[in-house]
Amino acid sequence: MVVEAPAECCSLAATPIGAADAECLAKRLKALSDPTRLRVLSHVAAQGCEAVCACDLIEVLDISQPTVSHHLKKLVEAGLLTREQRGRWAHYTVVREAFTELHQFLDLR
Amino acid sequence: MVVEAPAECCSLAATPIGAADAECLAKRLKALSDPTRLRVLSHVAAQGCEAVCACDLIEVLDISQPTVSHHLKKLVEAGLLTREQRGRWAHYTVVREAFTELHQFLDLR
DNA sequence: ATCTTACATTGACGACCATCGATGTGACGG
DNA sequence: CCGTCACATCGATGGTCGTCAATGTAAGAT
Repeated sequence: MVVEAPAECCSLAATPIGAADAECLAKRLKALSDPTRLRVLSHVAAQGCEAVCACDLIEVLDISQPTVSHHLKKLVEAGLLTREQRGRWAHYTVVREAFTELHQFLDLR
Repeated sequence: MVVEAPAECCSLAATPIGAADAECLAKRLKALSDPTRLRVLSHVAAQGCEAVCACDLIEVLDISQPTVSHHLKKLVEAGLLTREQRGRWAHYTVVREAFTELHQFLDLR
């Protein structure tokens, strides 16, 4: 599942958004609306340009491995993270453009 | 239900956020993660400083009145809108500070 | 006082979601 | 080839959510 960008990189303050754009933005925001996912994302983002492997997250967040895997998948599907396989490890990096779009949308004028 | 501000107005890119801040931010973002609610919010925001009454939203969005009322309540509870009663009408306005906080949080450096 | 209008609340229903244990998979080491 | 490690997937469970019809409520109009 891939989330396409809204028709125009709209702002909340501009003319009311259409149903299609709302649907697409809601998917991105839904991926952000879980506390565990925010913490996962925060750990990856705090690493800057360095990719983070999943095993680190299991230790730090103290939740089960399937749950971490589940959340990482959701974040990748929402286009907020990218996944890169290196041997047996999976490394994750933040997609900056996705946040730029959200950032613009949340900007009231 | 009121959403308190996170301990420090943190950014995703700073040091990993704690569980409490994540919980609080997730509540705000959850209120934004529904397409109907985004459209409601967008209609109010597009009105600028003018307050918007609920009856307008029912017409424009073509959803039932209880559903509009439900979403408006969620948005107020999340601190994203304020409600003001004027006679029989309820008027809603955007809380700009709430969006400023989210805006800062989504800013990667 | 009665009726209407604008909106909130309730209750119910179906859909979705976060979590975890169990299990599968593919890469690497010996 | 076999065991281990890192991770994905599956299935089940308990909880949450969006939606609407029905009903309640409070303010203004007649």
